Amino acid sequence: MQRVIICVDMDAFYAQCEEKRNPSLRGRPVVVCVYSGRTEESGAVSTANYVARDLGVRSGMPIYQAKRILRDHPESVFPGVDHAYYSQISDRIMELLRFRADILEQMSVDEAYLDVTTRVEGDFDSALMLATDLKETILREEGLTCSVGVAANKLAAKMAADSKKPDGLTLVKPEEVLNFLSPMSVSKLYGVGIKTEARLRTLGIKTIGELAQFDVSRLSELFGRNQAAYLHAATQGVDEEPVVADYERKQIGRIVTLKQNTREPDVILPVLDNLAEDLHRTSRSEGVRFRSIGVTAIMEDLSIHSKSKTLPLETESREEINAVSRELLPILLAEIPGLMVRRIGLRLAGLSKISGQAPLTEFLNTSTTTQRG
DNA sequence: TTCATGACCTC
DNA sequence: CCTTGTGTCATGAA
Repeated sequence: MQRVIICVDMDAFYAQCEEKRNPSLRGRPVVVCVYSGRTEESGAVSTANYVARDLGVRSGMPIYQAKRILRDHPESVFPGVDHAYYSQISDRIMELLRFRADILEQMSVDEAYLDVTTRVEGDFDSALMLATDLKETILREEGLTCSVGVAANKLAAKMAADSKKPDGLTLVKPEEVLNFLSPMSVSKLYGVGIKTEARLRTLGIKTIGELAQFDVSRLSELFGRNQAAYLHAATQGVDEEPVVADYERKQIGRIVTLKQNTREPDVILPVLDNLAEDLHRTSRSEGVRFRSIGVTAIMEDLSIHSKSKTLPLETESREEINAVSRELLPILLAEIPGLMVRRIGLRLAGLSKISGQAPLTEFLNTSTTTQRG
């Protein structure tokens, strides 16, 4: 049967959550910020609502720049991110979606794919009704809008959802997908970022349609076999990736900005200690062990350096994390003389499920239901 | 295989 | 005084 996939993407999710918490924010520029804690206003914009976007505020922009843009709009607000709050709302939304899908794959806090093939019997018009109902349900239950794409695969559904925001609903049937994609800029293609776009532009390729016409073997020489194959398939609207319900993540990482740039291990190690505590808690709650521990430093010139170590055996020990970070940090610093550290991070990889022990979340779920306590 | 780096993702 | 934070994949060297 013809696959039918729905992509649900919440609009300016963090900003909408803040508006839900405080309805007086609606209609005003809302700029959700990640404050780095160096100075009062240092940090970056996480998410801006559409009022702020229309005035030129963008994700990733320095906060001071957003404030400059909005200096003539004193009604603007700049709340710091509150992940715990957004997660609660996200969890409830995902439950609403789960009931309406054959398979639900949650991609992030604000985005999910639904494989609805069986329940719509491969029929796109029926899927469009289901998608309409989804949007209405999320709006009714949570008061939030989202943009939705319906198509034959994840890639097309994602691009359909992206094509009309906010509060969009876009159906791209298989026979329409080439016409849908071809006039779009290559930069809209999932997996094409600023670097690839620049390289394609030097080849005279601006649209997805132009990329689709480009000689595949030449593309392979220039971009490597893998990326060329992906790009070629993508331009044809072809994507075989299945919707996967319980995706297992492969690494857990945390990175923070230091109050001041420094090279002092006495300053940096306590920070790494805190990160280790955090990662250790996360790994335990997910019921995983790890075999590789890595330290990442972002220097004052924003260059990124990392050192990692793979252990002979997997472990779940926080002390092991600390021991390895104390070992790796001096080696890392020694290789980058003269530059101060701006941000420092820690990462656990080589994750494996602890057998015989359910993850904490599952434990909580099962113990709060009446069945099987 | 391990390790380091780069590109990309999204908010 | 200056831009956050998290995770995946690909590639090339060792």
